[in-house]
Amino acid sequence: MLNDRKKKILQIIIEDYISTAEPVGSRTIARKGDLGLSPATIRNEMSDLELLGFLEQPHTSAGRIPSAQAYRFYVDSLIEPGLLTDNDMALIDGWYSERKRNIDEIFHSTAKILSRMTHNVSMVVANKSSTAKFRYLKFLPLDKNKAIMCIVTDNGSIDNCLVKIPLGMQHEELEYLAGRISKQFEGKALNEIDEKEFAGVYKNISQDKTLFASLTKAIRNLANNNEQKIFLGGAKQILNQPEFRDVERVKELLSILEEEKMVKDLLSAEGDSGLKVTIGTENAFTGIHDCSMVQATYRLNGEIVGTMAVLGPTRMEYGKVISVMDYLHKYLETILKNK
Amino acid sequence: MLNDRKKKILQIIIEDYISTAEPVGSRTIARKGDLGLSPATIRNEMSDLELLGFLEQPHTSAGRIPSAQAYRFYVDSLIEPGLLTDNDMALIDGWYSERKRNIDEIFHSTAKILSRMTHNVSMVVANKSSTAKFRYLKFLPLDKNKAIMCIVTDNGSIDNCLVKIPLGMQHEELEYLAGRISKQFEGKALNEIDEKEFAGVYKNISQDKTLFASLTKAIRNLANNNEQKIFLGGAKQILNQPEFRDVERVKELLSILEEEKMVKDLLSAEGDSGLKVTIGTENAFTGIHDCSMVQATYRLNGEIVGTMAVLGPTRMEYGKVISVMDYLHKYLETILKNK
DNA sequence: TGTTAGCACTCAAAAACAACGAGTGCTAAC
DNA sequence: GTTAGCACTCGTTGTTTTTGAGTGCTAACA
Repeated sequence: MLNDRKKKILQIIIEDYISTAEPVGSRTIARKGDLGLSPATIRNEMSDLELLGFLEQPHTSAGRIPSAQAYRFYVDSLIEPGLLTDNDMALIDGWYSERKRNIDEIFHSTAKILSRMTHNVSMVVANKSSTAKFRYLKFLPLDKNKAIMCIVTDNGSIDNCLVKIPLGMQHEELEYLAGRISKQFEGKALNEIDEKEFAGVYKNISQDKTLFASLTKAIRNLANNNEQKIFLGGAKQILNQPEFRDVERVKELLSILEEEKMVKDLLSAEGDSGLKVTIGTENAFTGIHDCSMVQATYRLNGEIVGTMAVLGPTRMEYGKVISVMDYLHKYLETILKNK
Repeated sequence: MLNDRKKKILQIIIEDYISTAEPVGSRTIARKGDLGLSPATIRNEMSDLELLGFLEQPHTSAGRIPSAQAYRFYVDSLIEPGLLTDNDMALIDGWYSERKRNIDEIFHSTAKILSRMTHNVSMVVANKSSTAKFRYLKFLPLDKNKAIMCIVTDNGSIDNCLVKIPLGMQHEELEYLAGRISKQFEGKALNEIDEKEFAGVYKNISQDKTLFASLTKAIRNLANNNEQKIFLGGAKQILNQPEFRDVERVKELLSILEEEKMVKDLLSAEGDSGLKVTIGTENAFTGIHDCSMVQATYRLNGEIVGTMAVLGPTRMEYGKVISVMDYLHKYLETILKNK
C-alpha cells in the first residue's frame, strides 16, 4: 500500500509530532531523517500522504500532523516493540517491592506508576465479585448488636460490611448460620446468587426476618454494586500535555473520569487478551474523541481480574505506553498469582 | 473597630466579589446595597477600608477586592449562620440513604457530596488505626498455604492482609495463635504496639520465625502505613472557578492533592472540635496561599475518627460551605454512631 | 460636618494594524 | 525522478489605538 519511503516519512512525522506536538514541516524531516532527500521531494510525498488520508494540515502555512488513520497504521504496522530501559524496569520493580501489602494497594500503586511512567491518565478497574466465587462467609462479632460480615472469595480477596444482630442472638447461632450459608453458596459467582437461592437459604435456616433481610441486602450489595473498584492515577500528568492547556478540555475529560459508570463502560473488558488500542473516534465517548487509550486486561487462572488502561491525547507515545503496559501486565499477573 | 456603615459596605463588597469574582466598584455598591448613599460617599469609605487593610486594588482603574484580612473578619464576625435550604438538606439525606453500606463508602460519598454542593475540592481523611484500638485478630483460611489475617478494631472497622502459612501448620494452631495475639494486644492502639511487645508475644508463642516475621510486618503495616485513608472529591468542580482558569494553577493544586502525605499534613486534625477556617497564607503550603480551607473533625465517643475539608479559592462561599459542612458533620456522626 | 455632583486622570483590556516567517505549491531546470 | 527558486498563505507576535470602568479630588450643598 505505501512504499518504503512513504512509510519512513510517515513514521518520522508521527514520531516528531508525538514528541514536539508541533506540526511537522518538510525541512524538519529532511534534517532529521537522513533520507538524503531535499525538502521539495519530501513535500511531494507529504502531499501524497495527505491525499491518502494519513496527514492533515491545520492551515496552509503550517506543517502537517498525523491523522487518526496514521496513528492506527503506526500502531498496527510501523511501531517496533521497543523494550523498556533497564532503568524503567528497575523503577517498576522497586515500586512494587514496597507496595504489595494487599490487593487494593497493588491496584492503586499500579495506577500511580502507570501514569507516572506514561505521563498520562491511568485507570485500573478491578473486577471483584463478578468473576470471584463465593468461598465462605464468616461473622466477626463486635458487640452484642453488631458484627462484621466477611465474605471470602476464591481470589483471596475479602469483602466486609456491618450487620446488626437481632437482640439476644448468640454467637453460636451466628456461626451456625454462617456455616449454612457458606455451604449453600460455596463456589457460586457472587453475581449469580439470585432471589431464588436466597429464598432457599431462608426457608432452610433463618427464623429472624430482619437479620435475614440485612444479610440478603449486604450480600446483594457486595455482589452488585461493589463489583468493580476503580483506581485512577495522575490527573496531574495530563495537564502537562499541550492539548490540555485549555481548562475546558480538562473539564471534559475529568467529567468522564469522575463518573465511575463511564470509566467502567470505557473499559468494559473485551474478551480477547493482550493489548488493545483505541484511537480518536474509536473511543466510546465524544468527550475523548481526540484521545487514545491503551488497555490491557489481566487474568488469573484464565479469569479476567481487571483491566488497566492509559488515556491520553492521540498524540501519545504509543511505543513507550505499550511496553510499559506490557511489562506491568505480566508483572502484575505474577504478583497476583503469588498472593 | 469598624462602624456599622463600614461593616455593611465591606460585607457587600465581599459577597459581591464572592459571587462574581470581579473587583467591586462604588457604583455597584450604591446600586445593590440600598444604603441610600452616593457612589462618592462610598468611595470615601472604601478608601478608608483600604487604608485599614481590608481592601485591595488590583490596579487604579479597577474596583476593589477583599484582602485576606477581610475574609478573616467576614468569617469571624460578619457572616450569619445561614441555614441550608430544605432542598439541600433533602439532597444530602437522599444521597446517604443509598450510600452507607460500609465505612469506606460513607467517606467516599461524603467527599463527593461535599464537593458537589460547595463547588470546590473536598477531602475526607479517615483516621484508622492511629486512634483505633486493637480488638482481636482472626485468620480466615484460604488454602493450605495462605490465609487472610483480619484485624478487628473497636471502631468497627476491619483491616486485612494476606499471610503465608508455614508448610504443615494446622488451622487449629493458627486459631490458637490468633487467640494469644488477640489477648496480648487487646485494647492497645495499633500504633502503640512496639517492638518490645512483639518480642513478648514471640517469646510466648511462636516457634515459626517466618510466620511470625510476616505477622509482625503485616500488623506494622496496618498500623503505620494504612493508618489514614484519603478520599478526594470533585477536582472537576474547581475548574469552574475563574481563579483556576490557568492550567499552571491547577497543576500546583493537584500536586498537593495527589501527594497523600501533603493532604494528611494539611488536615492534621487540630485538637479542638468544631469548624476551622484557614484563609490564604494561613495555609501550610505555598501552593495554596491563595486558597482557603474549611475543615471539621468528627468524632465518635470523643475519639477523632477523621477530618473533612473543603478547599477552594479564598473567594469562597464561606456561608454555604460552613453550613453544608455543619450539616454533614452532625449527619455523619449520627450515621457512624448507628453503625 | 457629612454628602454629593462634576471632572480630570489612570490603566487594563480589547481592538486594530503591521511585520515576520515557517511552510506550502508550482514551475522549470538538472 | 529530484531539486532549486520563488510567489503566496496565514498564523503568530508585537505595537499602537481606542475604549470604558473606576478612582481621587475639588467645590458646592444641606
